[in-house]
Amino acid sequence: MSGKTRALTNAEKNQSESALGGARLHRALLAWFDVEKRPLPWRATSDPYAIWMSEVMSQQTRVETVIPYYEKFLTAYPTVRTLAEAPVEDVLGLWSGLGYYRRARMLHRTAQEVVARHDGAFPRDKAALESLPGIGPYTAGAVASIAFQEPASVVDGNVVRVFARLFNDDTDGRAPAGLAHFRKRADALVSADRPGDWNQALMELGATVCTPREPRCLLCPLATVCEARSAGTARDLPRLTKKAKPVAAAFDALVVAAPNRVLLAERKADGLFGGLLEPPLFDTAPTLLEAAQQARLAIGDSLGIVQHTLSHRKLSIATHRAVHVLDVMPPLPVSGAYVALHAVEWPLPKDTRVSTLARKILALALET
DNA sequence: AAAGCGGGGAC
DNA sequence: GTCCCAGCTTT
Repeated sequence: MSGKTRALTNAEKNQSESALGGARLHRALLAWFDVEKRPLPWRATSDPYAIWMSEVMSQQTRVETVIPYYEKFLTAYPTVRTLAEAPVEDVLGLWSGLGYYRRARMLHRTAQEVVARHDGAFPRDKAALESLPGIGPYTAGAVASIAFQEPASVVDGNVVRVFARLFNDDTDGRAPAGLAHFRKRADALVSADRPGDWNQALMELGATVCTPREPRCLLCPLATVCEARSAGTARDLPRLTKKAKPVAAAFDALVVAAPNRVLLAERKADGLFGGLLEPPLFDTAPTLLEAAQQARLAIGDSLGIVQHTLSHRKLSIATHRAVHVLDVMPPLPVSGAYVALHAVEWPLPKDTRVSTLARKILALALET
């Protein structure tokens, strides 16, 4: 209540200051960025395709995690055309382990659209970029500003945190309305001269100095003008509504093995782990037993429970093993979540399209 | 507005 | 264990 009133007051005050304070802010932050920026691989290119690739991979994912995937993809698919022409199965395989697999499917679709509808050249403005699959307000602003020097703003988790502290603004940074509020702040402050560097500098500051738990204010180029620092509220900002806790769910996995192969089920293209391969999961033990009986598979006791937590589910997978020649596919009745069964080489070929969860299940069943 | 959608690093 | 990360899409 009182917090909201205070936030609005700050917002109004800062808008009146921004015309005067903007230039100083830009000088201080950009000078810091010029010296302190990390040498990330996508900072050595101006290719919109490469910039876009790095931004999609970076959605909800730490920069250090992204780097090896970025290198792999640029080597395998150096141009948007090579990506567009690749089988989506291969794209999912290179993406294996990075998570949020819908991003890979949309990456592929967008590459095909850019080739088919834009003759292989990315749209140069934020609005047109935002109409492509998997490109929302953040990614469109990032590509437009970094690759095309459009004075478009970006708001990610870092920018919310930096602005919330800089302006001592306790607007909820996770609610849609709060995000819109911070986008207005970002629009008002984006640099006309160096929009791409300005956006990256805000994010770099959030990632390396203005960190969530213990901000390193002594190293901050904006400490002298930071309102949360003078108010002593930096550690309590930004205000973020709690996320729902992952819900527990249990399944039984069946690993059917031959000497050099393993049976994997292909999930339908959309939804959880869409398009990936995995040992078939059954929603209850009786379902597993009945399926095994129909396929004339003798299954042993559970080898153990694989625990795997996603953003919205806390999974417990009781893992079982059976042996079959796999020269002919056993008639295993699986759930509607699967569209096909495959006998896959074991150990798995490099870049097989499986989740980290599937790798955990296979490791328990076949490497112990 | 809320939920679905991965995995891992930092504390 | 908790938090959250260079978010987007669907309901």
